[in-house]
Amino acid sequence: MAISTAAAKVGVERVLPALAEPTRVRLIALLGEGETCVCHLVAALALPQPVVSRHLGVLRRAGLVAARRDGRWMWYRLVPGATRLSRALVDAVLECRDELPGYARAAQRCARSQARPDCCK
Amino acid sequence: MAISTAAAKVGVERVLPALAEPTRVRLIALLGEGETCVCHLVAALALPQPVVSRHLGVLRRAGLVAARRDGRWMWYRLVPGATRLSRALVDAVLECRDELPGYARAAQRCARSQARPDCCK
DNA sequence: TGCACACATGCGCGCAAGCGCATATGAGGT
DNA sequence: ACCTCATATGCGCTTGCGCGCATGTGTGCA
Repeated sequence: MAISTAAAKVGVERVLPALAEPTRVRLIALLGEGETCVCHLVAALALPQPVVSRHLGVLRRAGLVAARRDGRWMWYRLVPGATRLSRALVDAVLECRDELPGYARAAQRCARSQARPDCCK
Repeated sequence: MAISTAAAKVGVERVLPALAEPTRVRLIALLGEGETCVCHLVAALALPQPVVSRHLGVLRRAGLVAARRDGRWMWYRLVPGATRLSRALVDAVLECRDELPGYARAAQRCARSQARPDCCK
C-alpha cells in the first residue's frame, strides 16, 4: 500500500502552486520516465537530500505523485489520473520537458545513478 | 496593435508560477468566456482595482493574455496559441473552471457588469 | 540491542510575492 | 487648459516559500 497521506480531494488551487517551482517541475519530468528512487532523484538534481525530500512532499500532498517504500528506500511515481486537471497539467509538463533548463543533464545523471548496482539493490 | 510588452519567449518556468495564484486562475477562467474589460473583471472578482491590474500584468508578462486599449478602457483576452505548454495549461484550467471556488458567483457578477449600459460604452 | 543507512521533518533565516494606499499615466469631454 | 475617469505603477509592510542545518523516524543487519 502506498504511503501518500491520502490526499484524495486536492483541488485546483493546490495543484497549480505545486507546479510553480522549477525543481518540482523537473521532478515531475524525471518521474515521467518511470518510478524512481529518491537517491537517484537527489543524484539527478545535484541538490541536498532534504531539499528534494521536501519538494517530493509538496507534490505528494498535491496528489501528483505517490510513494512506495522498499526496505530503506522510497520509490516515487506519477499518479496517473488523479484529476482531469492534474493529468492535463502533468501531460503538458512532460510534453515540454526538453525545454526545461538543465533537464537533459539531470536525466543523464539520473540514468547514470540508476546504472550503478551498489544502490537501491 | 496590442500593448503587451512583447513577451515572446516566455518559457515554462515563467508560465507555471503565473498560474500559481487563485485570483489569476479565476482571471484566466473569466477571460475564457471572451474578451473582457478590466472594469468588469474588477466587478466580477470584487477586489480592489490595483490588485486586479497587477495580476493582469503578471499574466501579460507570462504571455498568457494580451491587452487592447479602447479609449479609456482596457480589454484583455487570452493569447490563443502562445506556446504548446501555455495552450495546454490554459485549456486545462478552462476545463475545470467550475471547480474553482467562487467562480460561479464571479462569472455572474461579470455578466451583470457587462449588462449595464453605462460602462465601457 | 545497537549501529548504519535512507529518508522525512522541525527550526531559523533571507528573499520574493501580494496587498493597501497613494500617485502617475493616458484618454475624453468641456 | 482643466477636470474627470479608467487603468497602471511606486512604496512600505506583512506573509509565505525555499533553503541550510540539525535532528527525528523507520528499516536492515550483526
